[in-house]
Amino acid sequence: MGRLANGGITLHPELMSTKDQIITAADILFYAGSIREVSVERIAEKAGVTKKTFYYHFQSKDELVATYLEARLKPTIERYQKWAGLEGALADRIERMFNMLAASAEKQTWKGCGFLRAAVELADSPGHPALAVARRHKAAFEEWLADDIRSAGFADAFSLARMIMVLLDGAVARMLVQKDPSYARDAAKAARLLLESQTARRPVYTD
Amino acid sequence: MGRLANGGITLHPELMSTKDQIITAADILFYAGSIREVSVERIAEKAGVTKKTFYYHFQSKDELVATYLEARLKPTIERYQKWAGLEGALADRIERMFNMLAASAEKQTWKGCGFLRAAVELADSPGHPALAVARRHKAAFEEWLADDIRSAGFADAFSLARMIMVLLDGAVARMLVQKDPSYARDAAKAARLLLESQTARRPVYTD
DNA sequence: GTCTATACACAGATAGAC
DNA sequence: GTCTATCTGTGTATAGAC
Repeated sequence: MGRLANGGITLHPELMSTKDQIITAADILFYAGSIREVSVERIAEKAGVTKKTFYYHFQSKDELVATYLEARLKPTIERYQKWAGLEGALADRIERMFNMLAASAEKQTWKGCGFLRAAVELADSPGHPALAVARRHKAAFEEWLADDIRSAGFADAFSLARMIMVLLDGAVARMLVQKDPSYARDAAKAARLLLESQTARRPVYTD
Repeated sequence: MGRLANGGITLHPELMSTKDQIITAADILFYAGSIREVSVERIAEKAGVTKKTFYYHFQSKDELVATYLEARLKPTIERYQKWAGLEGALADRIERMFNMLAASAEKQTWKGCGFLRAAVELADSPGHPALAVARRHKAAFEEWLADDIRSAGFADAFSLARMIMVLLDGAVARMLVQKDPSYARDAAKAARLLLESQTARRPVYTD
């Protein structure tokens, strides 16, 4: 199996604790490569510490993997929320989110969803702590979508949120396999059609 | 990282060539576990041969991985075709396919799509021969869907096929992460809504 | 074509000094 | 809290006999 060269990205030790430096290094290497392929040694090296220091801060590689995903939770959901924005009708906002995803996937550095990739890579270790983090992330994401859809006055927000989650993860999966970002545009179209298929109830302003 | 115990499934050496025994063993272990986690040693052991014999038949593990996916191509697409069946309207056939996928995902042994998982696991090795096989499989699948949709008289079969592919891979991804087979039912519902959103042209019988 | 034995690199994790 | 040095297991792949 192939080996990845060190990306050579420099961190900023003066701004971070040793532990955060390790997490940042792990984030870069795990996302650019893969969890199993990147060794503790390489992470420690990139963080500018030794393995001994690494094992002072983390009990095991598995713990680091879970921490790595944990650190991605908030930034990831906030990125999608920013993509959707607050302007316009729900269908437009969802479409914008998918189109921004497509644009993001066009970048060389795009390697799919870290949570989905972790879940796949660790599919053979059902008890791995990182799997719980991935599930939690996706559940929170779906909840955000459902709240948003409900606020826009749609009747079956729960079901619509689940369908849009399927489209999101599906778009990521298709783009990852086929290396073709346009699948996110198909997903955007599908999301719009699904939203339009529901009767949008206007929110009731009681005042 | 954890280790999987040997599944203990017995093969049928009398019915297969040595090479096929190795491929069958690899199929079982790679799908139940993961590509990177399963060693050549374990595959050889399960196939009842030594490592030397393995390397007589395959140049490398990478070659075996590609061959393993290659062997899954035909059975996989035929399974989905069987699920869809030939009876009923297109929307019913597509819905049946998704519902059968949900039923399949309920089984303990279900671990997602071997092609998608391979693509994710090998995302850090862009030149890996198995990635080309995965792309080829998904492209062939999409083509089958498009042909089927076109035959049913739908105008934009190309676009519909792409959207349904997104729903398929999305359902698999959601089920894999959340361990909740009901996402395939959401995908089924979405597929039906998308098909209904298009004006279904009746096929023209010229005789 | 299949075997036993082994080369060689690298993984995760630890020992003990400072 | 961080270092150098090392233990132990396992990985892919190969040598040479039969």
